[in-house]
Amino acid sequence: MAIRKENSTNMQNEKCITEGCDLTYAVCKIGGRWKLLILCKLEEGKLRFGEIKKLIPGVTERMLTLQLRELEKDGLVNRTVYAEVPPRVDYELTVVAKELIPIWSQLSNWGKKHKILMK
Amino acid sequence: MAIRKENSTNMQNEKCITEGCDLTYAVCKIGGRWKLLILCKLEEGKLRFGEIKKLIPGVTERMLTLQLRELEKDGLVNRTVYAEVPPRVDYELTVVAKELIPIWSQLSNWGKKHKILMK
DNA sequence: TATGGTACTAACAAATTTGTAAGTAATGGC
DNA sequence: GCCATTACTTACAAATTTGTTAGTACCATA
Repeated sequence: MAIRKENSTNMQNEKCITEGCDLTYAVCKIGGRWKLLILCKLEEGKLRFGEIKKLIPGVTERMLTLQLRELEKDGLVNRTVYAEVPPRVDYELTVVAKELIPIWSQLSNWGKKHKILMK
Repeated sequence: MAIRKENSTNMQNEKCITEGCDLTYAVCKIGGRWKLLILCKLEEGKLRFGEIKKLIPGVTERMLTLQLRELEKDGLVNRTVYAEVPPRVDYELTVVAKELIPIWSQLSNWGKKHKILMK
């Protein structure tokens, strides 16, 4: 999010773990506070920045920007900028991200079940 | 991990998101740095604290303890203490955690694929 | 009596993530 | 010229997670 220190133990550990464990790697990619929420909203199709914002009560513009940037960097979201004023930008899921959908729906079911169980 | 402030915006946001989104909820449960690694090791069966430690190069005892405690609290791991000296404690996956296995194996495949794609 | 083995805990420090508040750029319409 | 609109950025602060180091308890064995 902010810049990370290349050689902190923290960073080294993360690198090392995600190199060795594809599962941890995968979860890291979707692990930001607002990321899954964003991805879910995009499941139905393209959305503009402002639309996503409205769909997710509680995100600040800063957080939304940060999370979108990471999703983009990680190839989960495509960002399209239109040369217009006022600016228009939209976001959509990439192919790889779409491959996640069936998995995340199972995970979501597991979550629902677990949530009930834990009450 | 450490105690969280009940009324920070951060905490409130997390609560609010995980209440509304089962997927985010699920990912939160397995989102600690070492959690998935631990769960994977336990896939084969019970392990003692020290065994897990040996299987995961890089974890400190503190981190291992913390993560195991959370997994226990969240009902993903069962902890058994034997009244022996020196102490003996073992950990195993709960039923709910086992239900995650097929999902995480898919997620792991996705991770592997994504990792290659991103190079 | 001293030592070793096991599974921790405590106090602290560093790194990272998240949130707050305010500002920016460009242009069409008034 | 002035304002509204949109998608951001910047500087800062707070919260949270992760890591470091040094200890603890217990008893069997040497």
